[in-house]
Amino acid sequence: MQSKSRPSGQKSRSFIETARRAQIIASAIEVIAGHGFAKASLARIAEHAGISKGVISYHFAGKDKLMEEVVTQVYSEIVEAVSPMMMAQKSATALLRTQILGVAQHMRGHRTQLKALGEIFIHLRRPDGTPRYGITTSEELFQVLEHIYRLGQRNGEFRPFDIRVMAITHQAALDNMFAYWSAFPEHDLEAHARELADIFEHATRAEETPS
Amino acid sequence: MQSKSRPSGQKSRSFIETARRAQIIASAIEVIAGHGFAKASLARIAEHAGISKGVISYHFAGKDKLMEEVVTQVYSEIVEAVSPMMMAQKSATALLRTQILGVAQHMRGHRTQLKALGEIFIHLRRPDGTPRYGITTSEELFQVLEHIYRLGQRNGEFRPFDIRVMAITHQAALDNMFAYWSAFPEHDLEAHARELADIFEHATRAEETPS
DNA sequence: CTAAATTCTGGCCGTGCAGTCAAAAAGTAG
DNA sequence: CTACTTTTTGACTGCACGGCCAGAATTTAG
Repeated sequence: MQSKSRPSGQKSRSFIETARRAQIIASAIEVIAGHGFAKASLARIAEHAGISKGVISYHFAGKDKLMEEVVTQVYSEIVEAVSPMMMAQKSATALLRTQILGVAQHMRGHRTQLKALGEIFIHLRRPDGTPRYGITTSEELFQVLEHIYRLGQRNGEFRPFDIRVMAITHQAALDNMFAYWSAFPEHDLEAHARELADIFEHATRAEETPS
Repeated sequence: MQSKSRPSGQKSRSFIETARRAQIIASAIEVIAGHGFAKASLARIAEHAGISKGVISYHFAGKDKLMEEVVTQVYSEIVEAVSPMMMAQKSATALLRTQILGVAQHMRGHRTQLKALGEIFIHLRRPDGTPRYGITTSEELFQVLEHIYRLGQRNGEFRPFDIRVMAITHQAALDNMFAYWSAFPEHDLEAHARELADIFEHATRAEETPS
């Protein structure tokens, strides 16, 4: 026999439930972005949404599940935005630049979401202490980067280097852009992204073959 | 009238107090590295040190002060270890490589300290939510990197690029090495560092001037 | 030795947290 | 209106935390 509360995970959701869930996720994003992950308690999120705390428990199995859905939503928005731009590129060099600039461009219109994403990336851990949602463990993004670098080396566009270290470094640079760009209030995100694209272009490109 | 407990900050410290403080700092490092920053409560640190919780309050003005001293100690150990190697270098290119390899070499013998440092860097915030000890406010290390890059550009060894973005990226790569290299057990730290040095050498070096 | 200063103990307090629940309210259908 | 389901409320539980402190233990000074 099922517990009375909490709609099951599989059944189709009523309109009102879908709306509530979206509202709660939106509030979570705003609270995390505004007050930091540590201060984003269920009570605060509920207050920001103008509902009582129990409602969150009613609609989400727990705080972790809520955060998971926040990440999933924001992350899929990024992929959705950047993937089409990348499809159009032919060379690995262009792919590399498009990936970095695409992420930055999407961020520009979604500061709040991405601030929250960075907060969650940095703070949420598994019980064993390893990062839970950080991109270093997100195979999806890692595979995209590996693909770019592998392609570049196959084409001879890129010099030989350790693909894993390069991809990790690339991810770290993006993470850093996520996590800390708001700490430089005078800093221009797109300029940062362009510089980053330059840095990785220089870091990867094949040596000049003299004649 | 002074509070009865807590030796003042300025007086010279007795042997026993110095020893206790060192013991507490060491325990804090081990607990943070082992369980993560979030789980490093005063109670856990005290238990690990085999003393009662009150002792920590007696010797340190508060948890933040304790963390501050942990950071100061570990950080100064790194600088102490790497600075002499850097002194011996003449070119910016050599400085760059020495900085990365020196940090990695020091890390090799101080895994616990550096895991703890990374944890604190990532998690400790000011009340307003901005990072407290991260690279964005740690001017010391940032200035070292800025110095290297500025020197390289002045010498014409390095191409023109945004020094701040390059330094941030450099720092992110090091942070990443701090934070995650243990997640790849098969991975050789020194090989990672050599690759990293290569990456930044390629990223920074001046374009070939064809005679 | 005694007296005073230093150091330590262990329990207590208030706070904030995630999650629970009985009951109230709102919505829906006949 | 009535009977039923879905949704919401807000008080409550139990827990972990940082900080506090009266008094005990220990060390030092005279």
